[in-house]
Amino acid sequence: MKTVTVYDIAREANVSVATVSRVLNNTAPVKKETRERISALIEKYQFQPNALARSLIRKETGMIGFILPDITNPFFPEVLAGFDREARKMGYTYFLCDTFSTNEETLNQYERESQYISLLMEKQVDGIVMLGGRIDLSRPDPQMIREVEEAARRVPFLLLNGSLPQVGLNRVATDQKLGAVLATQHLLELGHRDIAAVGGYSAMSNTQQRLQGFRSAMREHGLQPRKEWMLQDGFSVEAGVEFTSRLLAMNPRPTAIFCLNDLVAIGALKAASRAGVRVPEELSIIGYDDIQFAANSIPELTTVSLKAAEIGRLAAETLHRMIGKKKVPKLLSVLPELVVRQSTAAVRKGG
Amino acid sequence: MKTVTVYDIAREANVSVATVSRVLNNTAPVKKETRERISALIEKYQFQPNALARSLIRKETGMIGFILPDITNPFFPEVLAGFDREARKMGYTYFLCDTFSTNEETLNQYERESQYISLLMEKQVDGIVMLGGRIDLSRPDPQMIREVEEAARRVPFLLLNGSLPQVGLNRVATDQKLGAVLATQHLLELGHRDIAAVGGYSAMSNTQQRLQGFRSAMREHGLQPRKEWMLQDGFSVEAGVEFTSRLLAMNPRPTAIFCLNDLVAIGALKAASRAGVRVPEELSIIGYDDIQFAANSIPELTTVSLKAAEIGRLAAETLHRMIGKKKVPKLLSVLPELVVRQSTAAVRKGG
DNA sequence: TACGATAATGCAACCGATTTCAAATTGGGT
DNA sequence: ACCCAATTTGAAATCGGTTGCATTATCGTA
Repeated sequence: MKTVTVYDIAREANVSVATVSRVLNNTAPVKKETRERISALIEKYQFQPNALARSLIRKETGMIGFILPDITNPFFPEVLAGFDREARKMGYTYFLCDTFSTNEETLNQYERESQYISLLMEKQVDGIVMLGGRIDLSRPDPQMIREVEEAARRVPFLLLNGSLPQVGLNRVATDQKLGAVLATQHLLELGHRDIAAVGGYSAMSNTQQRLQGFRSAMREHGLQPRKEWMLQDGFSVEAGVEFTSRLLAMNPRPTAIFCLNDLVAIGALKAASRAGVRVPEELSIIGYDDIQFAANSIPELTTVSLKAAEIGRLAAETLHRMIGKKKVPKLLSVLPELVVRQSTAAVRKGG
Repeated sequence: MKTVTVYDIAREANVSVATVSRVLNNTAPVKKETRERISALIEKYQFQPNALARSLIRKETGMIGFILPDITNPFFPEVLAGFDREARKMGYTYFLCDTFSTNEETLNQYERESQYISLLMEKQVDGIVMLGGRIDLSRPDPQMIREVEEAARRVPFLLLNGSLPQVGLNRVATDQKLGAVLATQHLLELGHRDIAAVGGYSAMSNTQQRLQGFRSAMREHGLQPRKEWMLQDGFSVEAGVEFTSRLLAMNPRPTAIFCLNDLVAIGALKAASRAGVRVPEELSIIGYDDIQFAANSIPELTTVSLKAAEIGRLAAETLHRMIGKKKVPKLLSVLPELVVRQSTAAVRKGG
């Protein structure tokens, strides 16, 4: 079960390995007769050139590293899928690097990021894309910063939906603020004035931007957000349940809730259902992200699409250009989109 | 910006590359003083050995190929996460190969599988794991079969939750029939007699096994499933809506529905909600798979957990053993588990 | 028939590591 | 001071391809 090499093919075809290589890559003319003889042998032995050897001398591997925080978070597979379709089309293969870390583990997420970046460099990837959105990307680990800097100096490095001001990285990101503006305006146009904003982590840049958008849209309508209706630090379904329960127990209570992501919105739906509050009749709920499930909740969730797949697609396209040493803008902005479904409705007059 | 190699280190340390390699891999004793001199240089230049060159001669890459049908299907990321945690622990990196294919594309899923397998072999992966569960894995493409056979001959190849009787592959799979028995028994114990079974694709082996489990559990209770309540060929939310709407329009209608996967069950929830039928008071609904969202639907979905993460974990562990040429059982069975939540309840007497 | 141009091919270096085998160094014991 | 064994080290082959340069074969034309 010896693996066959170019030498084996060359010997049996009575040519030099150089010629075999030429028909393999179509890199120089080869006499028709010779070419056919070699092709036949390649077919006969199902010969496949060893990508390691090839990459070693070519100094390009066609491999990319894709780093993300947690594949079971439903938003990320959408981005990944968009990336996958495009990257595949361009002939890249990618390593998936999930940096998810439980408390029991030795390494935290930053250390794992550093470790993966280092590993990817060793593997000689042609480029790296890192998907942000973790809790405290805003005050990251210095060791990780150094690793990113070093990597970015050596290979194309692209940051998705995150920011790392310490390093001048190329980025692709949705306009978070605009998304929040869209969501808030939708609620305002439905006549809501008493709007809560829940979810997110105050330390996260995306949360800050979304909140900024919320405030700015409110202000444009001459409204001042109420402090007690701004409940932060939580991005999970459970957090959504908790925040919303608290909100519903208040007096006065909001007529609409802007949830900073869909998971929180789903929690809100749940809490409303438990409290016997009908959505959207008595309470409008809007999410953010447009994860797949938003279309399947009951009622179906009105939300803001971050265009996850588009981010991924654009990432692949951009990284490819960077690898090809073409010029790309430092920041590519993707426009979010309002998706109106069933969980929002006009405010009841005299509620 | 020249990349530094063992030669550079060797020259500056006044030793041969052999010695550098020795301290790199700790593969032979090196005099303390020399070792320190070399280590210092490695540190100074942030030297990282080129994995391509190393793998080329070692004939092992630490790379694995992971093939799956569609990363946006919520079941798969769970499996992948389980695999990831374990594989990472053992020092493997993996290529993610998503074979999802739209009708507009040139290649169908089989062709893409073949293509990926071939690519992975070229990249010299140490092993391949393929996650089944596609529509017609039961009557696959001959070209794909050949490719799998060829690959399995050359590297460890593991099939997850699928079957390919044509090739004698090692497999890890949940006991699908048992899961269906568990679900059906749960319904029976709640007093239900009029049970429908909807969803799945008749041509898929997992559907056949689940249906088999359903029938067998019914028979054990002396019950005969009704043909008109067995609605197949659909695994999506939409299909679930459709099937359930039809069911609810029938007379008599079932008091409980066994959905062959969670997406269909969510569709069922939706249809019931639309029809004004309360779940679980008037209708019990049980799903299958236990995707993450099952815990977040309203009402929360009772379902059967396939132990997705466990399958993944076991896959990594098993593949590792295969790579190490250790003996592993041809089939590793994972036991499913009933997860009782809110969408099922005792049948109403005199309904 | 001879010549220069062009098409085909081969030789050998190279990519960046690991590893075998032999040589050089070191050290202990007498 | 000398010898043998144990410890360190280096030279060179190797993994499996690609590619620049030189050489040979082929062909149209003068």
